[in-house]
Amino acid sequence: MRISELSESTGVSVATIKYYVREGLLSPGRKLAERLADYDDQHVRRLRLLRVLRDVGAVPVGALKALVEATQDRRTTIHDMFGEACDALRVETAVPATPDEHTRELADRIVERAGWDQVRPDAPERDQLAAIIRVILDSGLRTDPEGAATYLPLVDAIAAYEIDQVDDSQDRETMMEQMVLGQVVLGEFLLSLRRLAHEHHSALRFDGRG
Amino acid sequence: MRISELSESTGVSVATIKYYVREGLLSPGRKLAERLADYDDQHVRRLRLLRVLRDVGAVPVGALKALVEATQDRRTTIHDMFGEACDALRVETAVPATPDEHTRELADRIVERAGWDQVRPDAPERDQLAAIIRVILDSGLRTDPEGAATYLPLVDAIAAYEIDQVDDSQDRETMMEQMVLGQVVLGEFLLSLRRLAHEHHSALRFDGRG
DNA sequence: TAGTCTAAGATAGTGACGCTATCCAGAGCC
DNA sequence: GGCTCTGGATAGCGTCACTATCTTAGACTA
Repeated sequence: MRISELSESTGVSVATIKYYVREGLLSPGRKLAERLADYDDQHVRRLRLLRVLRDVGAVPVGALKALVEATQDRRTTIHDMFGEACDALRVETAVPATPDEHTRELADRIVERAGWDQVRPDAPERDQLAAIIRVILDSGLRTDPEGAATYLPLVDAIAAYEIDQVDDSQDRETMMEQMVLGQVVLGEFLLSLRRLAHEHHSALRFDGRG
Repeated sequence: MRISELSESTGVSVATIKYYVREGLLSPGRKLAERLADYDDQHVRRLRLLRVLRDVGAVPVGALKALVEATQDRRTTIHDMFGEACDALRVETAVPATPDEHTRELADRIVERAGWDQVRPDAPERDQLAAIIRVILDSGLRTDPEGAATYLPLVDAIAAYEIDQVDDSQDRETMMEQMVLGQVVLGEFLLSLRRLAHEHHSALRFDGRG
């Protein structure tokens, strides 16, 4: 398949495909001649995945690159690959990257209470959680992070369901794809449902009372 | 309070404050003289809120403006204000804004099944949900949107808890602030917890099995 | 009261990001 | 033989969220 066909069958412009190749998001086509290369179904598939992640999840190109690199490491387990993928997808918030002792301790306590004993002690996500807790404490929200125990079984059930959806009869690449898509697309799905639920509960509580 | 003091007590640069005033995110100070204005605690508070929304939620400046405008409309109920706020905060995904009949129907069915009968029939979030369902169907995820009934009670519980946290003994502005912060900051909190839970469940299922 | 400082307001510039457009030289097709 | 298309390189563009500079009037300081 030539680059123009790849472009047509994915809806991504030739210029953008070249850009993605340059950035290492997509491997160059198999070289047939000095000025001719061949692209295959893997390229179509990868390109479709990249577009979904960008269009739905607004994943930055740099994170996509890290994701691709994580996928290509054939030595690691699926779990380690997924761990790297999650690190890549973790949104960088502009809050202090090194949280204070107290909030970090709160974060660790939450993880412990949830029973997530498989989470690495040095997982960057723990600091991320601590940073968010810091903001919750500072910002006049009444929500008590410790009291957020309410969330834990619910979130646990959601995540367990999502991991359960992955089809382990497939190859590594497909499984990674499913996990990453799950992380991003189902994350948006979840947030969308939550906004709808907010509207419903907000109406029940506040409608007509000013 | 002068602009330099406002800057110091919020950590936002004078140039940025001026920019926010220009963009209508922040009201100009009370004019004392041709070249002198006075800023008060409301400005400090507003500015802190804006920074949290941007730093944690990456809310675009345009959305912040819509949010401010929603807050300032004194005629509407809290619920209507919140509805406008949610519309402003809804992330624009680059997926077809006008989904096909089928996915829209799926979306409506989900809302109905969840029992969210207070959601306006013309809520833009319904189309947003439909667009995400379209992507799920197209992208090789095994998750069946209809089968996502699993999610509904969980999401409902989360949203109900969050709306319940709002302190209705406060004034309109404070309540709006709590709802918007809840939407954004607790949304990040939720996603962070979910990522941790993913790591845990991914380890249980895949660790050591390649 | 002279001199310095700071304010508000206007306008222009910056840097990151994600493309997009142009150019080039060679190969393929008709 | 002329047109199209290719991969590769490089430069440009549009948006976003600031940031910096300039001007001038008023405020404070000695």
